[in-house]
Amino acid sequence: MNTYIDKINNYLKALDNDTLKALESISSTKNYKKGDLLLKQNEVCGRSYWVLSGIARKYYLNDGKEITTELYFEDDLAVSFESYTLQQPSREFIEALSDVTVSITNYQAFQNAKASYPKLLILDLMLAEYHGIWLENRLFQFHTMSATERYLDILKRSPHIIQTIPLTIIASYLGISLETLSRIRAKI
Amino acid sequence: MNTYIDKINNYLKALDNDTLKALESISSTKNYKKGDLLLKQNEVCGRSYWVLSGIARKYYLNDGKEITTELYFEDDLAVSFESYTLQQPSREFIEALSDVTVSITNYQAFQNAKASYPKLLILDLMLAEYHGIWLENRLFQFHTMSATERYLDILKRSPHIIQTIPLTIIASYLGISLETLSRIRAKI
DNA sequence: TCCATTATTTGACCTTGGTCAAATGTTCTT
DNA sequence: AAGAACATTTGACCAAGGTCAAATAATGGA
Repeated sequence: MNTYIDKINNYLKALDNDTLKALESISSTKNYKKGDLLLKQNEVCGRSYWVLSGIARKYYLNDGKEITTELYFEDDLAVSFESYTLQQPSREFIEALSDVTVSITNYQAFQNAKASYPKLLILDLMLAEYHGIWLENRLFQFHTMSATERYLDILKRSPHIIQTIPLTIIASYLGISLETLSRIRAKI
Repeated sequence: MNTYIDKINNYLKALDNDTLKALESISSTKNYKKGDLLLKQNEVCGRSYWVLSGIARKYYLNDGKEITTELYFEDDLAVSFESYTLQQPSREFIEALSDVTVSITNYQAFQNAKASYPKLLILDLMLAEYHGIWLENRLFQFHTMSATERYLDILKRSPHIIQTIPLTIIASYLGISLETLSRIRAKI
């Protein structure tokens, strides 16, 4: 299941020194505290966040309710994809669910670097492809699985999510109400 | 709404002659008849299909039922994304819904061409980004809109879909049963 | 044109999951 | 340790959409 992420990591490891240096030179490490917003709605997502430690999530508001669209753990890349890609205001927030440390890369600096270091362009493509595949699978799950099945799937595939994240957030990530999730948990 | 597609088209138009020639040299035109399968489940999606005329769709089977995941019209690029990207067996079919003419590009030939013509790499990235954005919006719709709202949205945004495609297919594309779609249509 | 086939509609009933409200548990402060 | 604030569970009821079955269109051949 992680094959493509592995491929990207291998690609990163195999990058030549110059390219890696260029990438490092436009990145910087930063800490956020639990509850901090790395990106707010209506801001343009002008940087990508590579999670070094901690947990974060992306969500939007739908008549007052927070709908979680993605959860980020170590080595995940947090970005509001449409906002980042088109450099237009984001409908999503990115929030630290614990204290987190991230490596931040500026969008424009990365665009510039891609021109000089073509391997970064390939990396960019790989990340976009990975995200597309991830999205297709998420869509597939919503089409083919019931709420219970989706919960069991996450429980099997990513138990750390269930253990570390409040149920309200998990419920919205699964696309169900908090009460329904609680009832699903009540029976096995 | 079409801004990114426009951007891609402009990019294509602005491609230098050498790159365009290279792209043409690895592409060929082909006709399919209504009902033909351009890609079958379990096949590796080894080529991309640029629709020149006609209509096609992508779908998979979920306990015997066909779930339509994408509809293709003129100037759309038909591809089973995960299968194409990872060159692994597809869970989806691609089917001609009318007689269609497509421009076919071989996966491996395109990969090779990207090495010689870096602008094709940028094109590849743009297509992946476009697909990702499209997927995010589709997911957003499923999360925030009722069946009726999704139908009205498609009716407003893409009336040609409603006019030309059988309701069974539209229903599965909207993620609802044929009967529910029929009832939605009954009341305005 | 007439039949066979396929599309669409309609009815009756059921299931999943949502909503509102209240009851418990937990945690973090001070 | 006592609250305040938040997290989770439970109950009662509701609504959207699904399923199964049958009735009507609509369409393409021979």
